[in-house]
Amino acid sequence: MKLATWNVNSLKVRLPQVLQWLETTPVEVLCLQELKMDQPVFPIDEIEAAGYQAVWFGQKTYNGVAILVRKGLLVEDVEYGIPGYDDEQRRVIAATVNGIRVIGAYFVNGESVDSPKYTYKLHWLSQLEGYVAASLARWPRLALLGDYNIAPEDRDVHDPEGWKEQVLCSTPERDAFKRLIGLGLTDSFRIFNDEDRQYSWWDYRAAMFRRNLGVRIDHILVSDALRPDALECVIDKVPRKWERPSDHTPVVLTLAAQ
DNA sequence: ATGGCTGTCCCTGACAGA
Repeated sequence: MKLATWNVNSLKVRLPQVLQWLETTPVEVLCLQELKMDQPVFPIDEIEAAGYQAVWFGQKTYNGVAILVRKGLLVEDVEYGIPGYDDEQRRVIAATVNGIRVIGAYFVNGESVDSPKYTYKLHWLSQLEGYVAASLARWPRLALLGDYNIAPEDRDVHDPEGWKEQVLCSTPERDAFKRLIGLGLTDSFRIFNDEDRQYSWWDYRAAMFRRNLGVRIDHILVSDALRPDALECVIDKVPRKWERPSDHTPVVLTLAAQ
């Protein structure tokens, strides 16, 4: 069973690429972020025609998340947003797929450490932490996938000195990431890959992708109960090379579990 | 190189992304 995450930066623009990618990489679960589309216009017909079911939490212009699941798999207990947290921004969706709790999240960017958006980011992270803790208690086999907008370590950044204590890399953000790990989660990519210069996002500008100057901010965390099933986690750079790409590229986790 | 690029909206420039 494969689980993947991809910030598509507009599903309207990227739908053909999502469908093309699924043809060659028919994952069982695909979490999407930054749909940038309102709830009613989600392209469910095209997605169903491609052999997938979906749940989504859309929003006009910004944010928006979805979980695509191959037809035939059991989808249960869908949650939209973080229960009890009245957040106007639609960033979280969760569902249980064949017994595995899948949380797809588009973490707050934060803009810069002196921005009100950064304050919101830290608050949002504390809300997410509580939600993940409660989810783990109910569903021990859990994966948290998404665009974290956090580079966990200096080796996840092309220019650690330039990014030092900047947004995505600041100590409070990295501490929040570590608190998620402390709940009993593991960064699945680092189980299998110890290399530096492994990125999931590259700025559109200044040929950053061609020069491999990026950051690793898209992650798949697996719970202690799920971790023994993890077989592989890879960053698929192929869609980033396509015409008119998202600035993020997919991350794919392979599980032994059905 | 403090700029560069991309997407959305009703707006042809501003905002947001990371």
